[in-house]
Amino acid sequence: MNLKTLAQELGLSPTTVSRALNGYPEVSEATRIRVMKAAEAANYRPNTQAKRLATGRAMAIGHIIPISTRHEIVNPVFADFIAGAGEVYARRGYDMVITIVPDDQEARAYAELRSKGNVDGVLVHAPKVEDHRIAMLDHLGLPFVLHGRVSGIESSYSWVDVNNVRAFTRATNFLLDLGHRRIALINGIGNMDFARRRRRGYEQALTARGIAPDPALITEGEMTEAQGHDAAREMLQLSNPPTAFLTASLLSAMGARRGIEEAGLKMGRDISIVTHDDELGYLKNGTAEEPIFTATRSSVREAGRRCAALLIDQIESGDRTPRHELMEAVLVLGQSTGPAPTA
Amino acid sequence: MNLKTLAQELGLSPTTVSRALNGYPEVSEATRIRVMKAAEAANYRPNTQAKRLATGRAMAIGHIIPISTRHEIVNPVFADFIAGAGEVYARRGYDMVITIVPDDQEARAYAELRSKGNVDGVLVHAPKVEDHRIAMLDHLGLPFVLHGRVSGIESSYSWVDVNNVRAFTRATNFLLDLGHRRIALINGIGNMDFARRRRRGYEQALTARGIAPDPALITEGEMTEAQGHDAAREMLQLSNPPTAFLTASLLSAMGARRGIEEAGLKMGRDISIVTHDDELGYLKNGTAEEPIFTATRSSVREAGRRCAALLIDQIESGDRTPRHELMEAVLVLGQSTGPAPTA
DNA sequence: GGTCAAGTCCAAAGCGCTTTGGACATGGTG
DNA sequence: CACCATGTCCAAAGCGCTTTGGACTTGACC
Repeated sequence: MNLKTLAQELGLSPTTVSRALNGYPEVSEATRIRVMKAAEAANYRPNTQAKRLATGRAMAIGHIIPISTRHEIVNPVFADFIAGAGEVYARRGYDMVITIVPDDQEARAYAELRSKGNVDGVLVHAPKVEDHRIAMLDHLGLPFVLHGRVSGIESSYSWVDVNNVRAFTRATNFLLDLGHRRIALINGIGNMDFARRRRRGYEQALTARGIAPDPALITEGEMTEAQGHDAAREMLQLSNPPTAFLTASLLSAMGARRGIEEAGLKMGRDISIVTHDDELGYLKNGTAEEPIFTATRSSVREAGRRCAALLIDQIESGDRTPRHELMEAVLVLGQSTGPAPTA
Repeated sequence: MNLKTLAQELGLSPTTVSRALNGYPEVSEATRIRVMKAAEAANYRPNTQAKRLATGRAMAIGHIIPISTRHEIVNPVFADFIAGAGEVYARRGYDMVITIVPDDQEARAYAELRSKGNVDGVLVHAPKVEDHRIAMLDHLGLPFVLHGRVSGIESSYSWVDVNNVRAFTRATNFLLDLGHRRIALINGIGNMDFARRRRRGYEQALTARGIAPDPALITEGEMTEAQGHDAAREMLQLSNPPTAFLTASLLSAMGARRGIEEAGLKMGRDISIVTHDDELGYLKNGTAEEPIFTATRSSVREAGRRCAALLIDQIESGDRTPRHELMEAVLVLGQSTGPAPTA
């Protein structure tokens, strides 16, 4: 069933039928209703490709996911972010087009998306400390929104981010207030911008209290359970071990807890943990009423929603002035923190 | 830059340029090279929408992800599966179109995808015990491949699946051989077909050794850390507790381990665990040389690759005869299993 | 030398839609 | 009554590509 035959059946021109269905005013209400009903009855839906070609709008948003050929990690946050963004796309009539690409071909993938015209804009993930993608996308003229920021360049493009500095400053201060002085940071990969910011928040809080950050208490890594475990285990063997851990993800925190318990210590009594919690669907921090870990919490799914909404707004309005959204993490109290043990 | 102007610049007709670029034989090798070079230089790439409209092929595969409005879980396996499928799509020139949809509108979403023509086929996820999607897709005439199977109807459509029955039979036999008699199953959600199959494998193995499955030792749930923990904790408090657990995912296994340790027991010595391991990128079972958990292992990413390849093969060949691929899980030995403690 | 197949190219139609630029009727206004 | 704004519809062009159905040249073959 296509527009032409539908129009024939109705004894109307394709023009009128198209206008009736798309809500243009140049058609009488009576015929509009007649057309709508016939379209419904015939289960007619305009062909996407034809519509796209005619309008010049792809009605699709791209996500490019680089896959490292070396360490094959798929970002665990990805699924939830996608789910959030996808809700918005569906509601607003956009397709979500995901491209998996070897990480050395990422730039090329953006250029192709642009020149082939399959998308109206892209959502950009996981910014690194020095991220060349911004300049590249500006150059391509492809509308985009960044999930996160790149330190140093924050005003020339649109982004949605969590206030990571503030979240980790608060978390650190919270531990300091409980009397902890040896606080360790089990961070994400060092060249990720969000990890850099969290570290900054952590160090600022320490410094403000006159405590010099100890490099022996800072590690970076892939935010897996194993990473959390190994890092905690090693640090607890130091001659001057930490009494508290700050971890970058629930998985790391779970690993750290295991390391703590292996050392014969009890989390929340002997050693405290504050973790960041992205509120992933499959990785809950206990229940809403009873969190296991004290955590800086911010929904990555909500971030996905906001990114998508922002991008579509920009595309549809044609307004290219950058917009920013800074989400604040809440600090929720769980069972993983307590006063520093008195030596 | 479009075909027309490129043709003009070359002093050729659009026909010839199109043919040259698409590898048709009706063009001399000399002009083909000339065209290729000019296209390269002009950074020309044919407009996707136009190509799609002209050829009638969407060059895209759809994935529909239903999101339950009640429990907001995003399948943790999803990201890795997508990554695998996406590799294949990219290699073969297909887009991956993902639609997030409230679960009560899933059928509608498939119908729309079909009538709007945005995809050439779909990959169907997470089959339930009685899954109406197969009949629906057959009726729609939309090519599809199912990741998993639906017990009872296995020959009328294409699927790629792990031999779950066999995997769990082997795991159970392995524990039985170690002397375990009270073996618990911490399974996935009961109406998922894969969970049903795993249970079947488990029960078959027990029965074959003359052990009647004990309903008190079987639970079903969402495969989270908390589920594993709570289930293990409860079962260990039974008057006749299990000496071994079979879990459906690494997260459940991690939770079970926590429950075991909380009970003052040691995994691998007092209580054994065998888990299924989907080899998710962000959830490793220790290292390849030293797995933590004894596990039935099967890469969901590889399953994604195979599903994608199978679907594209079917679409491009036009051959609609169903094809099946059954993947065998390997049983890897970790540190979580040992002989049953002698009472 | 005439015929025919093969090689090389092109004009034009068509994919299914949107959109421009009228055409025609109607009714209100001076 | 002439004029014009308004409402309602349509024909046709166009989006950028593919593909059908030739046209023309060349060289082999009888």
